[in-house]
Amino acid sequence: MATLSAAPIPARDRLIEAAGEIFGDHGYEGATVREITRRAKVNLAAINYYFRDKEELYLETLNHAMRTIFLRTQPEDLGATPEEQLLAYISGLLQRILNPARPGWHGKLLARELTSPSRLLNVLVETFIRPHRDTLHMIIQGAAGGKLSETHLSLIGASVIGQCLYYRNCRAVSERLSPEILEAPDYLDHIAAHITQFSLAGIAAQVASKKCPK
Amino acid sequence: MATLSAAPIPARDRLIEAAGEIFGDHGYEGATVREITRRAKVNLAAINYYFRDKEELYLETLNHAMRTIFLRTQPEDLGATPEEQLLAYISGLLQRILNPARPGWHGKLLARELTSPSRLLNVLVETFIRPHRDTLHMIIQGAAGGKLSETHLSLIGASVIGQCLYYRNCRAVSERLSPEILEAPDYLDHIAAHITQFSLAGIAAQVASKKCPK
DNA sequence: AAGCGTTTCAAACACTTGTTTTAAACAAGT
DNA sequence: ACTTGTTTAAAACAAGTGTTTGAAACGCTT
Repeated sequence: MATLSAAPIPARDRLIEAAGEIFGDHGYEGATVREITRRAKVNLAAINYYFRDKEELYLETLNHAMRTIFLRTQPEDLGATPEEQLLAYISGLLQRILNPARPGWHGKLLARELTSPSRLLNVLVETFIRPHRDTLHMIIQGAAGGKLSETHLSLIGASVIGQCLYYRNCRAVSERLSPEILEAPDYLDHIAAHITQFSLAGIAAQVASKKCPK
Repeated sequence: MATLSAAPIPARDRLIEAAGEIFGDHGYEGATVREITRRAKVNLAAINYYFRDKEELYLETLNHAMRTIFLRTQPEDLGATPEEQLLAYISGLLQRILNPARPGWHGKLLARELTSPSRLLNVLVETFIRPHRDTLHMIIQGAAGGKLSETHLSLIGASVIGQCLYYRNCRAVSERLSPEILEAPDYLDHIAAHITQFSLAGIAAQVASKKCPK
C-alpha cells in the first residue's frame, strides 16, 4: 500500500539500464563501474555480485539491446507488395535505431559494436543480423522480380542498410549540415519514404542493366 | 653517409603516427599514453613535452587525419559529365577511407569521431566536411538537371554518403555476411560503380516524381 | 672548450581503475 | 527462531592511469 507508486525495479535490471546508457555514451573502456553503480543507485559491489565482472555486465547489456532491436518481423507481416514490404522494413529499422521513445542507448550500443566489435560480434551476426539480412534480401528479390544474383543482392542490401545507418552513425554531423531534415516531427517517416523510393529506383536500374547488358 | 638509410623520422611525427593507430583501434579513452610511447619508441614524457597532454595529442592526430582524408577536389577535376563526376567523387571517398595503402587509422579515426564526437566536431564539420558536402550537392544537382530543392539534395547526399560509410563502419559485419564482395582485388572499384549506378537511378527517380507529382 | 637550447631518460607523483573482502541489514520461507 | 538469498555499506587491494620532475645526453654555435 505504502509502496504502491514506488517502482520496485530489481537492482539487476537497474544495473543493465544504467550500464546501457553509460556504455552507449562512453564505450566499454570509457565507462567506469563507479559511475554505473551511482546511476543505478546500487552499491559498488553489486556489479561483481550480479555479474562476474565489468565485461560480463557489458555483454549482458549488449545482448539485451540486440534482442529488443532485432525483433523478428516476417515478410508477410510487412505488407502485400514488395514496395510496401521494403518501406515497412526500412521504416521499422529506422524506428528501432532512432526512435527517441525507445532508450537511446540501444542504437548507440549497436553502432559502437559495429564500428569496433567485441568478441561477441560473431554470435551477434549469426543470431540477429543474418536472419534480418535474409529477410531484406528476400524483399529486394521480390522487388526485382527474382532476377538478381547473390552478389548483387549483397550490394543492394548494403546500400539500403548504409542509408539507414547514416542517420544513426552520423547524427551529429547531420544535425549540423541539414538540421531541417531532423526537425520535422515525423522526420523518420520522411526519411523512410525517401530511402525506399531511392532504393526501389536503384533496384530497378540494376534489373534493367542486367537484362540488356550494354 | 653512415645514416643514409636510417630514417630520421622526428619523435613528434612518430608520436602522431603511433597515436593515430592506437586511438583508431581503441578510442580516446581506451588508448593509453604508455602504449603510444612504446609503439612510437619514445620516452613516456615525450607526450607532455611535444604536446601539452593526451587530449592535445588526440586533437592534433585527428586534425592530421582529417587534412589528409579531405583533400579538396574541385568538380572540374572529377570529370566531364555529372555521371563521371559522381563516380569520381564516390571512388575518391572510398579510396580515402578504405584504401589499405593508406594508414588505416585515418578512416577509423574519422568513423569514431562521427559516431561519438569530441569538442572538435564543430570546426571539423565547417572546415572539412561542409565544403565536401557542397561539392557533392553540386554534382547531384548537375546529374538531376538543376531541379532539386535543398532538402532533396540533403536527403540524396545522405544516401550517397551513407552507402559509402557503410563499408567503413560495418566492415566487420560485411566481412562475415558477404565476404565475396571484399575479396576481389579491385573491390573498391566494384563498390564505387555499384553505388554510382544505384544513386544515379535514385536521383532520376527523384526528378521524375518531382516533375509529375502523383 | 664552453655554453646553450633542445631532447631523452628513469623515477616518482597523485589519482583512478576494477575487484575483493568483511560485515551487517533486510525480507521471505520453513 | 533459523535459515536462505538479496542488498547495502565501508574499506582496502593491486594494478594501471596521466602527469611531473630533475638530471643526463645530445647537437649546435660561439
